[in-house]
Amino acid sequence: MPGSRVTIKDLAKRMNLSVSTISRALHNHPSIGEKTTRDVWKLAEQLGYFPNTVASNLRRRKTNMIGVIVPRIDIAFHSHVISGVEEVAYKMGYNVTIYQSGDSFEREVAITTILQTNMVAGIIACLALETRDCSHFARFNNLKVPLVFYDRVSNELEASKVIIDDFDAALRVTQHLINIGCRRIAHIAGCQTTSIFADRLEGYKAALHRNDLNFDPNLVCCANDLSYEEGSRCARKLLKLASIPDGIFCANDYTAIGAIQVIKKANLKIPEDIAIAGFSNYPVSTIIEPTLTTIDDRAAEMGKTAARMLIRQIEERDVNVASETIVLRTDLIVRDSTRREAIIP
Amino acid sequence: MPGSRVTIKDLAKRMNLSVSTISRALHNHPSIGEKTTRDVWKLAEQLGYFPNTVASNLRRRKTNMIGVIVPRIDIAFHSHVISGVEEVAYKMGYNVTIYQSGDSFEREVAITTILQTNMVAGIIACLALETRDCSHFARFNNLKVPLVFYDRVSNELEASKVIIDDFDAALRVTQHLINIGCRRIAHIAGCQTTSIFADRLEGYKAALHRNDLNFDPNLVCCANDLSYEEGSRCARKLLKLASIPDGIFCANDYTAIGAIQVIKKANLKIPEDIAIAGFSNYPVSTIIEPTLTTIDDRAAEMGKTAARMLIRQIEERDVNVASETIVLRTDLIVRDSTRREAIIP
DNA sequence: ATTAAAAAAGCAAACGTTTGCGTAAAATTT
DNA sequence: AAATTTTACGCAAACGTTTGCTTTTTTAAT
Repeated sequence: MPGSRVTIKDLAKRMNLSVSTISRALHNHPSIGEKTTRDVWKLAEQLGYFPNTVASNLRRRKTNMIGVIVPRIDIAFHSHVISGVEEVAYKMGYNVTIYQSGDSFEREVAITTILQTNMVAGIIACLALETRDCSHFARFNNLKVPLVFYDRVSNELEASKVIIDDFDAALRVTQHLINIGCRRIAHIAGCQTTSIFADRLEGYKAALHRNDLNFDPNLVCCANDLSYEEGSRCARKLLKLASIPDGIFCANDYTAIGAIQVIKKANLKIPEDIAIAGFSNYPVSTIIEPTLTTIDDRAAEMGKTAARMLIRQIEERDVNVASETIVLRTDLIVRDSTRREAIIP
Repeated sequence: MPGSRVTIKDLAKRMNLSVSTISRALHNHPSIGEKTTRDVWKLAEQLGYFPNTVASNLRRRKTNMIGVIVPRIDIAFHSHVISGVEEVAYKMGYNVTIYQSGDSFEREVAITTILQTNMVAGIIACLALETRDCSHFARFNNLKVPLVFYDRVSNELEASKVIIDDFDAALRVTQHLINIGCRRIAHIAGCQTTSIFADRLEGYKAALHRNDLNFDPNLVCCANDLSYEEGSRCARKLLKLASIPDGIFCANDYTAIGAIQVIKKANLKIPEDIAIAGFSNYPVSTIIEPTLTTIDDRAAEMGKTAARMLIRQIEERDVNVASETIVLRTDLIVRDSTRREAIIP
């Protein structure tokens, strides 16, 4: 911090006042005379005084820094979450510092250490895919620094969470496929050790069951990294089945797009032969042809909610609420990839 | 910063050593005995000591914080830049704090103030679209905090920059359109008060001139916000001309995609009737049909380069170099939207 | 055995704020 | 006019490190 040239002491000297008076004046403390306060502000302005937040943080024993841990920043979902976090943090006078775990457990642990030494006021995190054990987050419980997880959360840890109801969303999207007449519905699933993807599979199963449709394990294909390529691979596999599906629910939009491209190349019509639905409402879902039916995961909203929860906990006088879970409403967005003449509207 | 329970003082008391010895031991200072150093580390480990970075920052009068100002985080280009910045910053022991200007001048100014009070070690910024006057950045020159701009840079300010050669890239992409046989090439341009977009227009003009093609102002359409919608609007306008273009160079991929959709709806073939090229190599450019020829703007590389430059300047012993400009190589990526039987390869 | 040099550790003052407590002066009440 | 309250400000100790300088102890050289 090269800078902070003029300090509170300089102001004090110039005005023949004590540093405490200056400090209080700059905070508009009532015990300082109105005229004095005005004069202090004026001089501060003149001399180009800027408070030293670092010193203030040290003395107050708290920072205004919110630490955010994301798997990767350049994934659309996370960048939208961060954007939401930053927006409300800024308005509430907090700063945001960001770390990428790269889905590595080791790095996630290292980051928590950095956050601790940096004395962040609170933490917002999405667990790395590799993470099984969350004990490195436990320290923040003792340290009384609030923690809120989003999207990929830990169940073994007492902490606040903001998530979407993946089960319900998957159920609704599958039900939608059924409503438009699909009877052999496949699922391109995500990594099943991650709860959100397991929930999506369960929601899919529940919808089938509710409609007296068989669950056929051959129709579920696991896409490890949820990429276009994995989507294509799974689609190719599904098309090789003796009896191919007439609808596919994909665990995210990328795999859905991979599937769409394979299906189109196979000269099958979407949605007539096979209807496709994705998950997340990535920008490309409006670009792909046909445009993609999907679930809006409301990423920015998730970020805002997480930030609001966290800040409330940081500033909480009333320490009653230990943790809180918010489930965000999701929206099914119907587009051309499932727009058939509906059997049931 | 609720936390930092055990301090250096506690260690000192326990070991009957002075705090200075502890501090030095923890930094492996040579003037502390090997055994002592080992013991101090061991005890620190045992008691769960964590350094208080805030206190350290105050005393050392510098932080390890890099402030990043972006227009918006949820724009793919910027999230990739940030990702690059974070990656090298993390490796070099720096933290990254992020602010969104929302392309608002007022907010950009407010953010610079926050960065100053937070004593950041250096700043990486992409100017807000609204910004004309950069004097709010000038203070960092006096304060000796290094500043590097990326993408949208200021020419009126002595500061380091990392940019791509927009003129050259535009020239090459236009030349490519000419090479495949286009003779009436339109340009969907960005806001001309921003230098990168002005440069792209100039590059386009230069390519025409170099090939003895007329520059026709009617073939240039300005898309204010570079959105799909603006791209569509411009395309519609171009298709209403008495003699429509046979190629369009768009100032970014979004407008290109908007244009593609309008052109396809008009039952014109891409690239046969009209060839299209975009700019930035957004992920969707591989998804859209036809896949889009574009310029790879190497966003992550830009972030990494900016971070490396900044950190070098922060740690610079040799203060000779006041500012530096790095121009990144760009790549023309040819895809189906310009894949004709080439006249000139 | 004395002196010189090197090694190991301590003292105390910073860094720039914030804040509990104390006190003088001014205003108010008896 | 004395006693009391209120108002406005000062003192000084924190917050947890780092660091220039000094002091003590050990080792090496004479």
